[in-house]
Amino acid sequence: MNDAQRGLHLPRFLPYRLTKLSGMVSRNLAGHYSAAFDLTVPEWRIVALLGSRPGLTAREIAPPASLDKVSISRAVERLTKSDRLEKRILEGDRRSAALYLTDSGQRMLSEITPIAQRYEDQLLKNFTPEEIEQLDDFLNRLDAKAEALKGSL
Amino acid sequence: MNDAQRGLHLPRFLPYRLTKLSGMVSRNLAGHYSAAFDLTVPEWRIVALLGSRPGLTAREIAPPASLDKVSISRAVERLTKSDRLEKRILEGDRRSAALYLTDSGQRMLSEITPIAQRYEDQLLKNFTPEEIEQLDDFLNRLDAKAEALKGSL
DNA sequence: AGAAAGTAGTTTCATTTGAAACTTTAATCT
DNA sequence: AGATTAAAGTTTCAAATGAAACTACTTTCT
Repeated sequence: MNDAQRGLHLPRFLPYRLTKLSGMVSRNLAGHYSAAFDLTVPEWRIVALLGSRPGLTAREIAPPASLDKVSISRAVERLTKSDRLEKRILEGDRRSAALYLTDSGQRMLSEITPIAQRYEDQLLKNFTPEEIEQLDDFLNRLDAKAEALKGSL
Repeated sequence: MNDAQRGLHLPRFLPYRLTKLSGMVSRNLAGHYSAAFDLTVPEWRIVALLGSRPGLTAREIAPPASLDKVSISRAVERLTKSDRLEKRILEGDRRSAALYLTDSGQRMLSEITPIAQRYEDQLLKNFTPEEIEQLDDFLNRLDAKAEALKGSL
């Protein structure tokens, strides 16, 4: 009896494993910051991005954060209301606004960053530097391949 | 200026990369079966599991499918209504039921399995067997570590 | 210039999700 | 046995999500 007849072995099926792992990791990490800072995942990504690339607009944030414009709009609204983030309407195009962390946002980021780093470090604690490099390469290749397979229905 | 002050580099942050990858892969794969068979992810997992382990109860499905009982209840209801799955109340305990694929469910599984396999194969097309083994090991270790870190808030 | 088409971001609405409460049956305690 | 506690699934309710419609502004076309 082959796989097609018996069904496939779920616990070894790559998409299942990736979903399960990413879910655990996200919930874990969220447990570290969402309670303490009241941040959602999209909000955290936006803050992290603006930390290294201040002044991005909502549209520019979408690709590097892998977020759609609805999520961004909502996240930005909450972050603005909680005074983590400031919007500056662009002179050249009044539809969009450059986004900047406020001092409070900066402070929050510098508190969360080490927590996030520490969590990542713990995940990779028993990986050698060579293995980390290897993993990095694997993830890049899988990402590129998944991207390439997008259209092929 | 260190990472904590500048923020961390999102595109290289492991949790972000895992979420992004798993999201792409899931959407991709769902595109291959959800349209054709009207299956959600929980439904697909349950069908796949029952293919190799017929007669499981809802409770027994939860851990190996990484699903909560609410998702299972809803998925089972839909699968039963669409005649993919049959519930047999347990003699010994009338609260729960053993679940079995119907002939129609079996047929569906044997149609989807090769599609899922093919997608996984394509993802891993340019991985050597050694690399696949390596990746397998990495995922196991990350999974175990993430599991272990669950409590440590 | 004025009309038509396009873009940035927001809002609406319908669906998905999950935690908590609930129902039914089973096991344990007195 | 009768009462209490626990377990399997289901239902309810509120929050999260995302596609589609919408608003405000900008660019392109004639």
